[in-house]
Amino acid sequence: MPAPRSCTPLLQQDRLGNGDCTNQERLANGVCKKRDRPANGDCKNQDRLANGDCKNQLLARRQFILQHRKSLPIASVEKRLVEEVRNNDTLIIVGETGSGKTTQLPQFLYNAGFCYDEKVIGITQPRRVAAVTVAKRVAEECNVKLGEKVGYSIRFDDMTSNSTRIKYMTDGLLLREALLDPFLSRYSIVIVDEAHERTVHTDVLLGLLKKVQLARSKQHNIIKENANYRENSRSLSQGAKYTSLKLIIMSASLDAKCFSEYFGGAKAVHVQGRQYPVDVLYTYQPEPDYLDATLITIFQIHLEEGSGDILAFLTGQEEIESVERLVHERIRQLPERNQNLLTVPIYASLPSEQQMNAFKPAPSGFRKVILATNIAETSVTIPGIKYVIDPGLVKARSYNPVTGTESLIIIPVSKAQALQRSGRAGREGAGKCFRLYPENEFHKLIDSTVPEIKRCNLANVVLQLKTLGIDDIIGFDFMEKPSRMAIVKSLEQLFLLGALSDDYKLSNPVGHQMARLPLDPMYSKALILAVEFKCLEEMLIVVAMLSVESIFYFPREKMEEARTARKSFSSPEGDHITLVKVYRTSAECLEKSKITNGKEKSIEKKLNKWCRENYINYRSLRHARDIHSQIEGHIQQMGFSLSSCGDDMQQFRRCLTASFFLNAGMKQPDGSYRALASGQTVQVHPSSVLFRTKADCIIFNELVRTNQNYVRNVTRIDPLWLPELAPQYYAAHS
DNA sequence: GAGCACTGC
Repeated sequence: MPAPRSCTPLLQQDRLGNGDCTNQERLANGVCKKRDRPANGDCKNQDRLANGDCKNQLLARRQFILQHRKSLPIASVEKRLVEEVRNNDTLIIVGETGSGKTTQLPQFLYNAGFCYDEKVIGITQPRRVAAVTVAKRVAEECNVKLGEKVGYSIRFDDMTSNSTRIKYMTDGLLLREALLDPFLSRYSIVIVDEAHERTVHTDVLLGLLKKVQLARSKQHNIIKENANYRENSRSLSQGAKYTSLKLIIMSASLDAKCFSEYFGGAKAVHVQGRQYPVDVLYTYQPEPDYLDATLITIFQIHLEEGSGDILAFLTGQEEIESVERLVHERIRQLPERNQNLLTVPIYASLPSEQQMNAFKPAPSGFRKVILATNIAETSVTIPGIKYVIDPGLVKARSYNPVTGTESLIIIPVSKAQALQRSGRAGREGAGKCFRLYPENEFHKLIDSTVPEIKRCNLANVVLQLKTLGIDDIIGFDFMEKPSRMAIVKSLEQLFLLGALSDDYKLSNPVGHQMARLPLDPMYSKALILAVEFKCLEEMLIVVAMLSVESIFYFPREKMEEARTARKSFSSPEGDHITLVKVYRTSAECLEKSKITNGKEKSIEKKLNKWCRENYINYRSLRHARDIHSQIEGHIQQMGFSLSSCGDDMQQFRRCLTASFFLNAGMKQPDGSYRALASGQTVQVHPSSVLFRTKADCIIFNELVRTNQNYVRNVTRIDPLWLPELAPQYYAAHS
């Protein structure tokens, strides 16, 4: 794949093949070197070793790390890269997989003196796990304790200190920091990594960084003009609060040009990667049934190709389960010597213990076929993959701003995604990728996935920008502008929630309070209202529980047991109060085990056991508890007192009505509901406790379109409460 | 009587 036109290739002469090499390219590129593996010199469990042995091991480990660092493709261009950063305020770095850019560049810049005046180099990642693992790795390479010179900061987990100079974090967290420090004054450099993924956070961050950079360089110039030029630059910058901000955008290859254009023609450089070649094969004809084609390909590989595990990309849990069944059926029909094939499913909602199965090596003599969603595209890297099967489809979220409906639809992948998938076969050696569509179809795919900002609800984005003093949202310099309709709808929603005043500026205090809370704006508003309704304790539990993936877990084979377990929590009033009951019962269970055994690990184990017994998703509940305690902290800082409505659940339901009035529904004669805001016909989702009870009037939290429109998290209310508690909306409508 | 890819504060 050629480097984009605006790219300066660094070291192209010895570039290895990348993830999408054809045979010819592979020959031209020569033989790949085997990757160095760091030795596992862990001393912790080796107390019995003499002290000297341990020291030797540590020394060996350090030696190994040093060698590994030197061998990375990026190592040989350190000087040039540092020079480019000195000479350019904004630099785009196109780095292929395995170049070492994420771990090495911050160290190069630190050593080159970019952390003057206690300034920090910030590196953002789209995912929490990446921020943590990379920070750990770099701390080890620097031979420092994590949290000192090198640290990370993600939600619920801050491993930084005053001495931290290289800070890895999620992009969303840096956005939150910007709300408190709009000039990002602690940072001398911000590196936005994996920018090609174009998450909402990345896109908003890029727009913001562009603005901050301009503002800081203006400030810097004013200070420079007023200062005495004979002084050295160090004392100059000491006097200045804002020195200029260096910006580095790191991306995978395809779209360097659009970043460069957005940043006024910023320079882009290319760093080679280290990937083994992957042969890409296509089908001759389009496949009418991609599941069947996947199945055939799995067995074709298993029976005809050499050893190595298979990774097949499917769109969801249901597909994975059905392909798994079919594979098992066909294995049984094979001669016994060929039955050495093992299936392993992996998708996000699978409990972590089961997810781990994908990482275990197959028993000797067996081949593993991993059936995965796009969790295996970027979020997890499974070792041992030699063959990739890519039907070329993905389940993607789409959002209709007019109706406020979210839906998940199966669409073709983008070229970038297809490359990412095939690259998974070339991590440890040469591999093969079977694309289950003809080659000409590949060329018809869009270059890169539509950025998330163009297909999601923007209420939160708008609220954050308003907080940063950016009032003209429609005129804001987005890298890719969301539709005008989407922006207008979110402005309207925020106005109705009282976050914006009549002139569409952030209102005081409600708008500012809402912006401080890391929640969906509607949930923030619910908390603020709960203060008046004196049910803050209950509402805090509800918003924490609503903010996570589904709390209840329904395994197909134990449907009945799961249903009985849930019945013990369910409230006739609806799902919200049911969630409160679950939370409170789990908290009681925790309290009890705290009294009997104070050790944190055994308390967590107890909670885990309680969750299994009650068919509750432990991960989700854990997450909800984290959110609960974080928001509780914010609420206390804001001076709200934690009131409870006790047994007066009517008060609580009135508060739900006042908060979620935009999501109200009226029963129709046929038992379906009419969503009042959009006029759509919706059904209560079968997972709701109100599925059978047909209340006259309901409020809900989610409207999802699958086969039909479903509303989830539903509570029964009195229709008269709507005009009473939300006159700004229902007085005009009734 | 349904089913929901993946992230993030």
